[in-house]
Amino acid sequence: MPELPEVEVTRLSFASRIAGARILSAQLGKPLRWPLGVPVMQLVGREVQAVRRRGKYLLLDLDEGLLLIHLGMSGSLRFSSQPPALSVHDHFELVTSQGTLRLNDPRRFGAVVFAPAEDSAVAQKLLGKLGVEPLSDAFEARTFHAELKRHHVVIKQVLLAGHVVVGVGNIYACEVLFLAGIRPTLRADRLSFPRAVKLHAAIRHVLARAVDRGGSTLRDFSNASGEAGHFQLEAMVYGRADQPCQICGTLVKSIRQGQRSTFFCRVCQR
DNA sequence: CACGGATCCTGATGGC
DNA sequence: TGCCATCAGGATCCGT
Repeated sequence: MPELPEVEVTRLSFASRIAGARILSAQLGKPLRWPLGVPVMQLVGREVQAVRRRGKYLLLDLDEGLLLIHLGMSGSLRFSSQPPALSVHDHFELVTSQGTLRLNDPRRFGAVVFAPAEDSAVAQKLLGKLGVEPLSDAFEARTFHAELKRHHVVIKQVLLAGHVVVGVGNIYACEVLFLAGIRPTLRADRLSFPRAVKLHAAIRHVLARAVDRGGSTLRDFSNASGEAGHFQLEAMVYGRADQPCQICGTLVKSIRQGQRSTFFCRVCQR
């Protein structure tokens, strides 16, 4: 479910509230994607110092080591001082001196992994091949264009893979390509420099706007305070198959690319 | 190495 | 109403 904006919105909704908290207990429910990742007993007594984000991962910095949390397709976090009873899909819980953090994930594609340090093998296996952060200064148009030249696959797949730039999932890949006027089926290495510049700007614009709107809530996403997002209401193409393009009126087309749905306007996107 | 496809899991939805 | 097929925000793994 969650792409970069949803993960960032989640982070912003509890980072300052959990900072400085002491972990009182930790508990795992049904196995997640990497079930061996958490030595639960080692977490007790640790202090949560900060919450960072890298791509779609949340990084909880502890006084010793860090916890990597991925929300997969259906995961969401909740941080509250008075947590309700555990529900069937709560699969990880951290009780701290400042509140209880819970991961709810029906499909269990998410993950919670403990790593001794960010540069440890455990952490680098997950973070090592991630591309540049799109909202950072390190994301630069000329480098982006050069990177695209090296990939001989369709542009949408390159965005989704996250090796060039992180955080763009299925919704935002569709939206970003629409805003840039680029066909999702165009090969990445065929993009001219001016078009790469447009795409670069579109990625930054759409993701920043989505964070601002609290992310997209398609079904059940909410931030750690339980608030839903609103960006889905601004979607130009995602989920709008056979509806008129907001710009030209042509019916939005839906195709399959690598087992995922792609939505685009065949007039506005070339 | 690069690529396409299957795969993990549960729930919602739509057709018959 | 029930049953079955399809689809869903992600990312890894496996065969070619």
